[in-house]
Amino acid sequence: MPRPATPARTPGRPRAGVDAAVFAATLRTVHEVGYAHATVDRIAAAAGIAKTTVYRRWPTKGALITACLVDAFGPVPLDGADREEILSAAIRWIAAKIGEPGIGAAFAGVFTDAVNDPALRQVLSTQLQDPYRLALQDTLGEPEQRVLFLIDVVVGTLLHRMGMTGEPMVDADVDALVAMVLRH
Amino acid sequence: MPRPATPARTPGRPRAGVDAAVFAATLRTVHEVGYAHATVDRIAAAAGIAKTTVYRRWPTKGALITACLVDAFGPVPLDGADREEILSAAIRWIAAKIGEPGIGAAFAGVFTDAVNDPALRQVLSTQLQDPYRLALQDTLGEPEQRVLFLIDVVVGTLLHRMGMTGEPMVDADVDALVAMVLRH
DNA sequence: CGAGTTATGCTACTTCTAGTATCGATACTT
DNA sequence: AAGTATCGATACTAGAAGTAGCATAACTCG
Repeated sequence: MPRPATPARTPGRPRAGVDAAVFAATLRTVHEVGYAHATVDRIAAAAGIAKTTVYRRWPTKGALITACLVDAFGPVPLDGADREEILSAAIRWIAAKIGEPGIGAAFAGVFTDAVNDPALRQVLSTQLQDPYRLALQDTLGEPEQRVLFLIDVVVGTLLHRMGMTGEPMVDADVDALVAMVLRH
Repeated sequence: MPRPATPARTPGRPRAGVDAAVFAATLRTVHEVGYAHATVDRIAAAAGIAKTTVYRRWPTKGALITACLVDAFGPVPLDGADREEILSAAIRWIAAKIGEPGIGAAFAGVFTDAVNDPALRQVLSTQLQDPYRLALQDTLGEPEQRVLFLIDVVVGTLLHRMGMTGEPMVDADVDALVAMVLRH
């Protein structure tokens, strides 16, 4: 007799399925009060759970934000006939994502936190950047160093605009960014 | 009888000339312990003055860091025969500055703080970015929007590299950045 | 149904940091 | 000598990250 698809549950109270609710609450809170005031207390309250429950799942605030971003971004679409189409679509995709409410601010915030926190930097690099880097290396057939440079240019530019103006980059400038990167 | 070159001093104890010492202590502290642990207490101690004296001169930590960066960067060199030479020199100059000990980390740190602090964002934009933007507009004869885009690309890329790796961008990649921007 | 196990909510706590308040001492001008 | 503005030092408030402890809820297994 075949075992059921779901493996035998371990004993004890099961985890509440609140990850999605916490991620949504995180982005909503960051969008409403800004990264600096989006405290774990506030995020937990917005998600309707206790702060301690948040810390039982994510060890630090930075890890929570990173996980939220990984969830929010999802896989990069790598469609297109040639390098131009693929890169153009990928750049417009990340620009649109960073423009979504809360995402850009959360990204910039956790990025800033990471600058002086090697542990968080590693989390961010491993969990958020590496999957996209590897997918791009595979699809474009280009070496790691070159892909890392591309990511620096695209993401750095978009985040700098968010940081200096508080607003996502307008379409016309995203077009210019695409053109600049493609002609490289 | 002509008045002396120095205008009549106001009564009261004159301010101690410690700005330079505070700036040096700021960069040194950020370099040694990182932006996150470079507290105002620590910076003041490193400069040999009281924390309260720091707050009498700069209203917030962000303002202190910004003033320190303005002092550290100084005016952008805009030498060169044509647009290529001017831009190339300017990009290499800012890349070298961001690579100096403490400067890149301080820049990234205050930049990150600014993302969700509109007041600091204004200070950063007005005191740090605008002088360079205006000088570039004058020298290059290009509109504000285009120069802002250039700054986003160059500074954003350099800071993203600092933030993700903790290290300044290597020369080979700075060369690639110059080439990419110039061909635009 | 009862025992064992694990997750949750809640409250309280520690630690750290930005920024403020106060006050006596100091350095200058008139 | 009187007046004024700054400095150093101490103490303080407020806010946020992260932790500890405990009662309670939800589930599995016998």
